[in-house]
Amino acid sequence: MSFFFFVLYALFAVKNLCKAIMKIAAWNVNSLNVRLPRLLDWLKKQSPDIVCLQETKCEDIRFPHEVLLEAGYRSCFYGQKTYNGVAILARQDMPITEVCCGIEDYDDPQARVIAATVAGIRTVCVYVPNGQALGSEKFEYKMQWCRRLHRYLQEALAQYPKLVVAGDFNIAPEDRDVHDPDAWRGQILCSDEERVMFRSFLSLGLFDSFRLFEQPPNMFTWWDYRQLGFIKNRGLRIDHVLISEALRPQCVAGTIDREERKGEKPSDHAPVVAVL
DNA sequence: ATGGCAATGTTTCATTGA
Repeated sequence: MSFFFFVLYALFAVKNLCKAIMKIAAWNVNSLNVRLPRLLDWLKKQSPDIVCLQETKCEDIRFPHEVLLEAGYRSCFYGQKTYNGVAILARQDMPITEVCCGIEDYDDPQARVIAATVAGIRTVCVYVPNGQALGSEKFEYKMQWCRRLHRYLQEALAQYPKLVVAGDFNIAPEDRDVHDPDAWRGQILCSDEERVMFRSFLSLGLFDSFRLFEQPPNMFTWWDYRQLGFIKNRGLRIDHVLISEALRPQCVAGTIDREERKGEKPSDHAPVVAVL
């Protein structure tokens, strides 16, 4: 009898060992056209399973779908000329289904959200508006847009317990996510109003994968191109991979790939990765 | 007090980003 239980246990252990590790990334590429060589290198080097891209600045007819397929990735995309644009890439062995562009019942001319299901995980790729300055028209748009996103995520979570929201949130959630909290206090990306909004996303039952783990201080995802911002590590942590409660037990790491910000023609954002 | 850098298209400057 005990042998029988041993076999059961062994089968269970093997099943756990075989459970695929998933690397899910968010990366604001600041022009997919310019960043394509770096993206292809990065895919080869890091082998992520799902990648949420922001600021592709790429019309759908010009999306490098074929090149990515040759590199081993399927893609779905929602773009426009000059500004914004989002896309989701998935390793070719995983079909991309239930693709949704934009937010239902919200006629937003800016392409900022795309969602798809990959390997049983509902993946929502977001590019939250920048907001420019508190009190500006663009700030109002940011806040209204975030309220719409909140409702969208609430509905999505009800339908898909295994949910990831990844992208450029343009919000540094806490002072420890800012290189100089006093200089940035109350400024765009760091204001209380924006931070309350970010916490309202978390209170839906989402977790900041980066903060599920012990992290070194002064870890950021964006650095200004000007004034040697990256060299001096004068950055902000504004790109995030949020995961739902159902995915939290299997999350084993949350990282920022600072290396990708180095070298020739980097994006001003580094990729953020959650490992599940 | 302002700009600094990078990308885009309205291109040799204005706009936007964060």
